[in-house]
Amino acid sequence: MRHARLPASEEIALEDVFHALSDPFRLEIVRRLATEGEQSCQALEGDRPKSSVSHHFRVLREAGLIRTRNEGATRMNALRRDDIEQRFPGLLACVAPKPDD
Amino acid sequence: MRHARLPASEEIALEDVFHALSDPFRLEIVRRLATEGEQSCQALEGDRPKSSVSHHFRVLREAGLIRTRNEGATRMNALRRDDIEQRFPGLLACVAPKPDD
DNA sequence: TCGATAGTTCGATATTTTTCGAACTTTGGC
DNA sequence: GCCAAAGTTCGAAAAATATCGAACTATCGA
Repeated sequence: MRHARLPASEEIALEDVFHALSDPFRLEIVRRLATEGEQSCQALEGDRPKSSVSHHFRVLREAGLIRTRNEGATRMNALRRDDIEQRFPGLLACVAPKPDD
Repeated sequence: MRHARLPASEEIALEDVFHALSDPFRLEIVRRLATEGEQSCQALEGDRPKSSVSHHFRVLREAGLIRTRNEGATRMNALRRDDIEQRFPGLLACVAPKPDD
């Protein structure tokens, strides 16, 4: 499996972040990762086909919002909270509550 | 997105704001309104035709980011700083410095 | 090794946005 | 009243995104 492209923290572009978050499904994914922590793609797919879900996770990944790691046959997605906070302080707070809020 | 209406502060939708800000030209408009205050459309058009500029101002207006008032034959656009801050505290700080920063 | 599970990639189509010119509206000045 | 300036609206064409099925890859367990 090829390595998904992951921008470094300082490469994260605000336009890309905004575009990624302008879709309701993607915004919801980010919120759930924020409140519930790491999740598989499957755990967050609604009734969409896998290819659509995969597409949206890719947009989030390439925008720099999430990181994906393999865990056996499944891929776990996590919000890049610290990287985003460092690059755009306060942005995540507008979008997603912290788990302990 | 419909006709040139101005959403009330509490009607501003995060998705719409993100979409509006995901375009580089619109992001630049918002930044300039933030730093330089109220501006006419003309003052911020690059070398684009008027209809394109008008379109982008409309997207910003309908998303709730700017307010437009007539001043003679020209229309002055202002960032709805307080409304946005009230609805999504901290968001504008990620995007646009305050004039006195 | 076979089958099932979890995702990715590809290709085609559908939908949404963007772009631009032309016609139109409104306002101010002469 | 007429003209120019500043925007808006409309319509069509171009570009970007989203959607979905099908084929593919990788991992785990029996």
